[in-house]
Amino acid sequence: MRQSQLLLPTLKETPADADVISHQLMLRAGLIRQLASGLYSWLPLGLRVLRNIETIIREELNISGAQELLMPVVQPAELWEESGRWSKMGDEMLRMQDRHERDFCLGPTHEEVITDIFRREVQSYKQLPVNFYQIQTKFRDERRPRFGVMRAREFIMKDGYSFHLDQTSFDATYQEMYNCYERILRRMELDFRAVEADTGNIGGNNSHEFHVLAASGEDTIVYASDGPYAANLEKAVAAAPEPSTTTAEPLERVATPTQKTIAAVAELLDVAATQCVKTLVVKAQGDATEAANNLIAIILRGDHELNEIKAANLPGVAQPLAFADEAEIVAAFAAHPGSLGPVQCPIPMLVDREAAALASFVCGANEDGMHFQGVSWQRDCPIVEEQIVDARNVVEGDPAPDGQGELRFLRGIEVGHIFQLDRAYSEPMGAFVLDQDGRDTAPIMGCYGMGVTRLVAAVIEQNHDDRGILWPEPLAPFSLHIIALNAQKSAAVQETAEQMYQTAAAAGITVLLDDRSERPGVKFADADLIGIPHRIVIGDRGLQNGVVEYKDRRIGENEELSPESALARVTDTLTND
RNA sequence: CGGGGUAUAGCGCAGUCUGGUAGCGCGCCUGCUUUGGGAGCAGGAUGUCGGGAGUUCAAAUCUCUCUACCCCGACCA
Repeated sequence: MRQSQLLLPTLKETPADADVISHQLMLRAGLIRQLASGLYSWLPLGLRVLRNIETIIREELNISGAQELLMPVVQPAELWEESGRWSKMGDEMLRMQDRHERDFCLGPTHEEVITDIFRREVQSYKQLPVNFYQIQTKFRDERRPRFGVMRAREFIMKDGYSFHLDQTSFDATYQEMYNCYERILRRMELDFRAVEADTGNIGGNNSHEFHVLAASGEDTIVYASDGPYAANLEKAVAAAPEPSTTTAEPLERVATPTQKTIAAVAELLDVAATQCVKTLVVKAQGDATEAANNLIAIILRGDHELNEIKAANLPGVAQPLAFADEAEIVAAFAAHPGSLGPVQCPIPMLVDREAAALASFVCGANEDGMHFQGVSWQRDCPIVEEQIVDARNVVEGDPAPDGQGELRFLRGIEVGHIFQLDRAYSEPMGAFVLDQDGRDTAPIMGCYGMGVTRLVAAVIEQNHDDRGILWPEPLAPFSLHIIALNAQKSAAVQETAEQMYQTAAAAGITVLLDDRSERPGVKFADADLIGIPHRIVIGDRGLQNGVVEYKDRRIGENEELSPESALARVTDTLTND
């Protein structure tokens, strides 16, 4: 490709709208342009990267035995009503009507459609297992799109779905997909972690997320310093605490007239936050009209924070999690938030195990402006085993659940998620096959997602310097950038550049020839920005000595070589990968 | 959806408080010079000042309203 012919609008200045580095560089390097909030056009250079990623994904999935198909973006409401999700999905699903006033949506995902295909076309257990995938545009009407293509409303995703007669078969495919995802991300030269993840409201035991490590990542991932344990913060657990060995102090009622936060109370009483407990009030499942009965108190140690995913899964707690409002709290406690506690608690209580392990602690007295000190669970507010739960976010330094080291945190960009769907779609949608005994049976399903457009941003987050992008070779829009300096003034430069361009292209190297009549500085700056891994600079000065310059974008050192050996250098590097 | 912010040329911004002929830098076009890290000189083009309504002799500027976009919180690849 000749650069003079390529739509490659690079920007010298950083667009004001872009905050994260990948977004800035994607705009500046002319990869994407925004059409509206969360909607992006892919310009030629960006599309080439996208296609490279898709190719890697396809190759690895095909090796793993998955087969590609393609489903429509627009989907009929009827299918979603069968699975029950037409009403459940909420505003994230963009709905519309056709000219006959029939309801449709833009597909945010494709479980319904694939299950429909399956039930029509697969009848026998002998045809199982099967594993389908597509690479296709999804639309999710995000509350708040952000970070460029990292969280867009329209995006390209690889979504895959497998069908199995039994758990053993599912487990094998799940492991195969896990391995496949690792191969894909490794080929992209990404630094990533696979972590245990929350399964959402679908259930099932198996769920892993694949995170590309980056400071700008939206997720906190937790890993053990000396063992294999790794999980999303939503899911991460620490080892259970040892019961405290200190003895209870006498119960004491203290005035805390203005102290409403843990920090303030701890300071007043000169105790650590770890010696306090806090009481959060959430709504319980069931009838909202029974005002006195529809709340649950969750007790945490003062320095811990509630894990809302864990909390929502606690017995009796409303899903999704909802905090009680102040009026409800006052009605139940006759006290305001800031003075609540487990002693004489008027509503059912769940206690985080770290809080439950305290022998003596500070808590609100359920009376405005008053706290208790020296509280003992056993003596002052007895709880039973069933009330002790895990409801908190782990913190750095907690012991790993398997005892192998302590927990540490990293930031990650979720680029993949694999999980078990069980029979959540096959059963309600009547996707049965006949088993060995001639009976209808609903297959177990697996679901495997990978964010293709998001991967482009994730790759840039991990591969850039202050001048621009540093594409990993397998993803680079071109492998080789030939820069002809002042070619308009030198027939020798022009000829050599043209010749090397033809030779490289004939050798199967994707090559971009900067044949623009720009000044050298402009060409170098653009070249650094778009980050093509191998660069050959052809200038009159060098040619007089029979040399051109080879430069690896990452290493940055110039090497003077003959045109032939410069090309050989590139070819060698590319074929050795 | 709640909270905050922004909207002026392709991009980055000033001008708005205190109403009075719409500006700067980069980019773009022409010419000359220059040519190894985002050139210099000269000339030039480009604006419904986000939309609508209002106040006023006069509105980018004041008022009301709508819209779009961005940032911070709860969901997800």
